[in-house]
Amino acid sequence: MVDSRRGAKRLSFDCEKCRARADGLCRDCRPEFTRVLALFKSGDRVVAAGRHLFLFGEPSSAIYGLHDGWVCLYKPLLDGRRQILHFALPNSVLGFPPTERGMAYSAQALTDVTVSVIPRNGLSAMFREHPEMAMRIAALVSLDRDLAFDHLSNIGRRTARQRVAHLLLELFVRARMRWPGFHTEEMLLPITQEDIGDTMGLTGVHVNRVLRELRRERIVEFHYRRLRIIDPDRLLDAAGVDPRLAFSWLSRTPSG
Amino acid sequence: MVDSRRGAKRLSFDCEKCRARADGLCRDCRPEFTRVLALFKSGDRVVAAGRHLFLFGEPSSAIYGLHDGWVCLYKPLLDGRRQILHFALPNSVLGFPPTERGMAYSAQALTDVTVSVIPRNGLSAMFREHPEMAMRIAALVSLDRDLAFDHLSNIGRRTARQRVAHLLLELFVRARMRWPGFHTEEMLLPITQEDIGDTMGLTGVHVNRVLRELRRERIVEFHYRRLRIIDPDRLLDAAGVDPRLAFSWLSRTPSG
DNA sequence: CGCGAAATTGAAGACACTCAAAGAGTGTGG
DNA sequence: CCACACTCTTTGAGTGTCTTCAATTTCGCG
Repeated sequence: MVDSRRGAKRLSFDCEKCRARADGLCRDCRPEFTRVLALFKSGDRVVAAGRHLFLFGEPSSAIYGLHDGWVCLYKPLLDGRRQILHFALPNSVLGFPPTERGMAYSAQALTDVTVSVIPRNGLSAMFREHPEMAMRIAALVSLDRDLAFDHLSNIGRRTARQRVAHLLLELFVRARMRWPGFHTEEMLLPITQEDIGDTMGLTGVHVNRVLRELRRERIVEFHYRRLRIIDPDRLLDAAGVDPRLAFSWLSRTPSG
Repeated sequence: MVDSRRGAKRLSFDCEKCRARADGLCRDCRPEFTRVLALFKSGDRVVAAGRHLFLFGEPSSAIYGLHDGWVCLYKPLLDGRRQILHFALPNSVLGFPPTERGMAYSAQALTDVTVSVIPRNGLSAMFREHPEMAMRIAALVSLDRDLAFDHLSNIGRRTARQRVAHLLLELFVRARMRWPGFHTEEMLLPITQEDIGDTMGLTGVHVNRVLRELRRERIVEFHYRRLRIIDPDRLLDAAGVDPRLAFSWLSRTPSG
């Protein structure tokens, strides 16, 4: 929870240059959504890796459109530990709804990050002039909820091995689907093994032991933020993915 | 997961007669929201305790406005176990968004239940004619997400004792806040000890042992669906509630 | 009153945690 | 450019919480 994550600073994303956006493959990069959001923003903000967008318990009067970089949401506990709730990737909306009464979680930049800030009055103006934006946001929030539901069943009902495998798979798939052109089985994740533990309800030490096994079995490697998928099929197997409905949180049907 | 929950059938809620609604204390009972929802429903449906509103993996083409009764959302696992994701109380919206690709969870009635069914086309008509409804639904979904976040940090980072205490507290508070007139410390919850385990990532056996301790310490009792809060202060303590922001999922600020 | 579901208890074992120390890798400052 | 400082990772030993398995009792409902 220290505000210094130097090892991750280099990781960066540029949605404007995103190939997927150019050829319309990336369904997240909705030109109109981004465009309308831009109409009502008060400005952009650059947040350095390790710094916070907003803090647990503090009132918030704006939402943030994440353009570039990774952000993690977490709840701090009284004893100093924390529970990571969500890893946010570019083109997501953070901090909805804003609340005077104090946010229920913190948002920390994992890499250098750029966000559009849409203050509360901008938000109500946007909903008034572009009612369809509310449904878009409802769909986005709903995806976050589905992902949280997925994490719930992982943490609640799976072994450490399955949890770790599942998280690596999730982050790999979510990050990769934004650049459909790239098909490397290796990538950088701006998180530590401790972070994996904080996400999956494990200690960093035990995450390390699990990773040692997965590496020994030549399934997947995660070492100093470098993720390498060696055997995708067996990783799916190790993750205990339900074939009936794998990665349901991927679907992007705005519904209605 | 058996479709027979006879012990719970008697539990019933009638929002129309709800005192809180009458004097405006219950912020959930929004007359206009309910009224507009009714305009676009295809009809009402009564679901017996134990039956399902919709099933994991099956496509869904409607959302449900829960008027009366308790519903639980859960993910079934491959080995037959399950993870309960959410307990829905009257005046919540279930099944948003509907999806062709198969729902990511099941919805089972814990008591006899009445719902309004709003089919997909009714939903789009509603959003077109009443744009503010999208924001309402966004706010509702957002509350569900916050509650899921709360459960995540409970399951991930707390002891069995804290989890059980926290869940009993949550259900007590959520159910009670709908009838502000009643102040009994005793109530019926339409769930079993096994269900508590399925919610908090524990076995029913261990939930029972934890409840034995809490009963011995005269903090709280839960026996055959009867919940009795003996010592609220020490229950808060046992739950390890963060005084900085207890029950953040209670807030009903629609934002925007 | 009897059947089935839910709750209760015991004993044994497994998985993940704690504590502690050493090693590896990265970025910074000299 | 190199060495230092710090974070992150790795490993071991011992412990404890929670699970598994199985049997028994209590309770609700017909």
